[in-house]
Amino acid sequence: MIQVQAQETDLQGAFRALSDPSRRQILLHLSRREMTIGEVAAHFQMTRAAVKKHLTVLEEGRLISVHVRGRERVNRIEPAGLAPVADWLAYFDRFWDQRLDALKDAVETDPR
Amino acid sequence: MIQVQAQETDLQGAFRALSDPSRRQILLHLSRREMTIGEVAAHFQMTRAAVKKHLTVLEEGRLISVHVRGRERVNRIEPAGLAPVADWLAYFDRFWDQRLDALKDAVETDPR
DNA sequence: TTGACATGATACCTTTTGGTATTATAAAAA
DNA sequence: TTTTTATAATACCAAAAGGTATCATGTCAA
Repeated sequence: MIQVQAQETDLQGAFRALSDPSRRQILLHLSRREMTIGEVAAHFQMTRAAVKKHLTVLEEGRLISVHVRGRERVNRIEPAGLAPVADWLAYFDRFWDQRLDALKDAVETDPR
Repeated sequence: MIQVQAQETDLQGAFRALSDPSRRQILLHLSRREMTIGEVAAHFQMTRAAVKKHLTVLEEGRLISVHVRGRERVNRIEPAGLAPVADWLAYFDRFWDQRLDALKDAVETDPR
């Protein structure tokens, strides 16, 4: 039960983090290389403070990890954090398939 | 360019719709069978009006379609609407793999 | 040590969001 | 036709979200 709740939390945190375009953009940047807050902010027009807030949300969603290096904070993507989201989506694959199967059946048994 | 924008719109609409737990729950209900607003609302404590707002957001994200049947409105899941989200996630699969490959290499070339 | 610099922390503002309550419509049923 | 009933539409509210500005802090470098 505790695990279930933790999973739901991860799921919500991840979905929440992904719901903002700027945060998805940040993830794409970080997929190229890990970056400090300043480096990430250089790609946007908003202030460093705003970028930092987005990074916090991404960290809460476990989509990135933050590593202190001297006075810098290096942000690194954590692809594993996307797993709960991918898993949730996977549930609906069967409806995809189901619909495709129904279509296939309809074609094969078409009485024309 | 128009297509790109349309895709981005779809992506944002879908991610937006999925960011709320109630809306994800609604999708799960609708994956069992199509339902009217009232039927969906019966599964929740919030008012019909609130459920209807959620359904509107889901429709805007193209995750459901709505079909008028007399004075009822039947809500049907549209699994295809999840495709943009799945595609977006798929981009990160390579980083997943990359990291696994790096781990594999590290193990295989371990000088111990 | 001192100054520059990367970041943290707060406070504040505006817009969006998730929700309720209320009233209006339109279709189905009595 | 009258009355339910399923939904639409609107107004409203509190909280959250996304953003800025400002000031504090800790670290690097001269």
